[in-house]
Amino acid sequence: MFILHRRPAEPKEGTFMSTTNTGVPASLRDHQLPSPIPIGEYERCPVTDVLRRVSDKWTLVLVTLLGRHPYRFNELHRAVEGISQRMLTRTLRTLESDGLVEREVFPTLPPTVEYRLTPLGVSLLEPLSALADWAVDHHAEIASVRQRTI
Amino acid sequence: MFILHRRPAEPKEGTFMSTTNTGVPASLRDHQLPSPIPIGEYERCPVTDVLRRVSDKWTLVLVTLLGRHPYRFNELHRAVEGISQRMLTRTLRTLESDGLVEREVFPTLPPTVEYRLTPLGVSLLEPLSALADWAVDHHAEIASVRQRTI
DNA sequence: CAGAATCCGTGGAGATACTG
DNA sequence: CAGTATCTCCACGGATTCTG
Repeated sequence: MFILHRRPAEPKEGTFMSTTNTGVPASLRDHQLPSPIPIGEYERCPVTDVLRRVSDKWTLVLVTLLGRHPYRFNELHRAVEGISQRMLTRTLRTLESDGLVEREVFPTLPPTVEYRLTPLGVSLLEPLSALADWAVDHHAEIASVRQRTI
Repeated sequence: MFILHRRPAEPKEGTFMSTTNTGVPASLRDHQLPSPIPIGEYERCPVTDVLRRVSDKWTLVLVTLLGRHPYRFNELHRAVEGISQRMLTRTLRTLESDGLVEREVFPTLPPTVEYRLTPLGVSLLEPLSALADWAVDHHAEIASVRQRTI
């Protein structure tokens, strides 16, 4: 349905990582090209869209923190060391306009603003965990490969 | 262990989305702040690291395509309409140096180069699918919220 | 065919100062 | 406390040209 959504077939032993390399590229032996991806469809692919939203510098840290409990603005500012006020505001506003975070203002003096995940935001924690698990499981391997190829 | 890896506790009904709002922010009622995140530790968090690698403009499209079968350079160039040669090369090189993609050169004339996922790259397809499923399931909701708040 | 090299525009992001 | 307003810098990424 969507470009990045069709789960690719599990590689069968002996075909994907072929050991019987005869010097001919696999793509020449098995020459069935998928039709080119129309640019318009790529732009509208929700997976790409969501991925790009979620993957800026601060979004995931904030979503993860807010997954623990609600935070006030300056609590987040202190918790996420290194983030600027500007980026904290911007990221929270984006999350809010995407419906992942809600913002509640309490009429106190000085003002108190609280941020929390919406149910939609909570639902995102699940797939993020899967990716987080993968990262934790494989980051050592990635690091070693990276070092070897420098 | 890592900042973005501890799966947050499942929200209990009536506590997370409290309906008995007495005008006092939840973070003032339940005031147990996690210790601030040291900047050094944040930088080294593998989850953040991996997310940032994976989330540039072309990586996911390429990983997904290569999940189907191996591709030659210009096959990818045609398949991913809109990508420049420069970015295709750069993205593939990064994927290679991270151990997610391997590059094989065949001594033909003109040269033939084939790209395929490594086992590590294949293992990434799984968690990506989870995120893709989430995106497909919720992108309409996000879009409607987004429109409402513009 | 599979790139390398170069130039260049744009937006993501930090730093700083100010305010209701 | 919770922001807004500016200025600035640089990395991302596109276009073009050239080559073994």
